[in-house]
Amino acid sequence: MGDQFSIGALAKEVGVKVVTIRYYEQIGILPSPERTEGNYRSYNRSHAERLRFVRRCRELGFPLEQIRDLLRLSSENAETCQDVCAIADRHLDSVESKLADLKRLASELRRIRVSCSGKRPMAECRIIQAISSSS
Amino acid sequence: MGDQFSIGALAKEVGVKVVTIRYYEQIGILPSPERTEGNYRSYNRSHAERLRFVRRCRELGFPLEQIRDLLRLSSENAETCQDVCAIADRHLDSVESKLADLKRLASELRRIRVSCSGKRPMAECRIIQAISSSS
DNA sequence: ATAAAATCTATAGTCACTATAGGGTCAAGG
DNA sequence: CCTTGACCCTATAGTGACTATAGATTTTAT
Repeated sequence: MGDQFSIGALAKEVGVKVVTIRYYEQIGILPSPERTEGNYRSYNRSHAERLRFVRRCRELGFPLEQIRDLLRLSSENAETCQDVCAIADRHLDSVESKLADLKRLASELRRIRVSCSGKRPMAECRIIQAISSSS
Repeated sequence: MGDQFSIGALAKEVGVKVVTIRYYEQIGILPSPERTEGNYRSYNRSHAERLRFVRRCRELGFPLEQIRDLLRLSSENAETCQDVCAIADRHLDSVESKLADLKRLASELRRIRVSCSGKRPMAECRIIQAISSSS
């Protein structure tokens, strides 16, 4: 692999699917790369870096809109990084809130699940009863 | 409210939005109710019960496909409720797995977040650095 | 009688992809 | 030179569970 590579090579190197890379280009997360004579996309190391950043953000659960902002901010050389931290705060809040919801949900589901053996006749199934009667 | 009521009344009573009720009817989760002379949907208590069951399942995070199965099973009077329990098991597994993922994610985000004060120049932002350098 | 609220249908948008169809390009082997 | 297969291209539709919008009709309240 030289200093220009195909979409497949980029995908493999960064660990993002080919279709996803095209999708990111379409919605403006990644810039349109140059094309070869045969109209193939041709990428370089800076594309790979940017895509790696995006992939990492996605692994951290950032929505693409926030990733767009992070990309912009990180290239702007501002005096402080408070805007970046604000985005991280916002995302962390949303994750903590989802986590709390999911914990409640899991514990309620566990409670309901253990209440039934699976060997009752349907009319006595504790799971169905729990769903039917609560709140 | 007598023994027949409008979609708005049903929505209010059960706590599900009007548009959602129509959507559930469209995809076959709820049966098509009778219509009034003016073509308005007319519901009764059995519709309300079924909808409450669906709402409760949704609160518990069951996907609509599984809710479809739960509705069918619960009306079939089978000898055992093992199929119901199997669905609950499957859903609980998926919730536990999401919960584990989200816990990992939250702790990584917290770690990254506290590493930066928000007062550094952008080039030194620990958050950007963390995203850029890891894995 | 009229105005406001509720209802109707149909269609498009959300998020972040994934899948499909129907092609074009390129490197290797026979 | 030809073909096979891997790779690439575009455009469009589908996913889940709704939400939003537009435009028409019906009912309810004043």
